[in-house]
Amino acid sequence: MSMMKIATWNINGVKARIENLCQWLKDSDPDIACLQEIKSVDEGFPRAEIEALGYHVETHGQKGFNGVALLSKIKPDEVNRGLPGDETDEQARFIEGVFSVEGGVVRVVSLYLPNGNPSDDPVKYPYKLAWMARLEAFARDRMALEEPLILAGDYNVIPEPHDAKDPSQWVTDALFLPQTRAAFRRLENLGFVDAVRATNDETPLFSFWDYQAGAWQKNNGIRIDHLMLSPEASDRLRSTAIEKHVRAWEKPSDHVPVVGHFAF
DNA sequence: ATGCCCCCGGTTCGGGGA
Repeated sequence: MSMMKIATWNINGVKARIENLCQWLKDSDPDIACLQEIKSVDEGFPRAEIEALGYHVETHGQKGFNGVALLSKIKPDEVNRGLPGDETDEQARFIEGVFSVEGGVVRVVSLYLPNGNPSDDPVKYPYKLAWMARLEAFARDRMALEEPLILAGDYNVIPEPHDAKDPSQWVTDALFLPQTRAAFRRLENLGFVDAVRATNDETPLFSFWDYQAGAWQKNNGIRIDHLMLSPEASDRLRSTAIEKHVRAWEKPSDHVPVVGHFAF
């Protein structure tokens, strides 16, 4: 039995954030780190700096925006890029790695769920809901494997009113609309557990503070970065943490790492 | 009601995002 630390962090531009990322890898020492919004093509990803810290790097990038990555101390046996269900979807928002651990495997997904705003946009909000339906279908398929599976990422979903400083600010927002929260609950109803809420009664808890209007200074945050666990993964969960100290660093991302400790 | 602020690509601003 060994402990594994698995983290998710929306880095908001890996090239702009490489110093913060390397410092965090050294300090926090995750076994697997799921990154979102790398905003880089695969060839432009600063892999050498990260490999020098002992990490294997797998990316699924695109030009300018979106993009996800998996950094891991052990090399994955298998990597899958792109969320199934729409061959025409060009947006790089999903990468899955399969890792060998004691007694079997763990599957880890780094996902960047569409924001969906403005919520009355004829394209953006329907795309978000369609993406969530595809994620649900993927999760249902994977659930049949009865393996430890961690769906980690920036969900752009505020699950409950107590996951926002001021929920009244969010009632017409794509992150908090009833349809968005219902789609998130459908994922939970498949048997996936919100790791942070399973291990922590504290309210509110935030993982994102907007750059604008002094949101960090006012602690006007929301909790939108989640580790969703299959039953086999939640059996292994021991604790979680939100590493909010990195939000106070120079040139921060607007999100902070959310981590889980697992006994494998 | 709107913008606040940020990153990228490429160039001193527009596109895109949140």
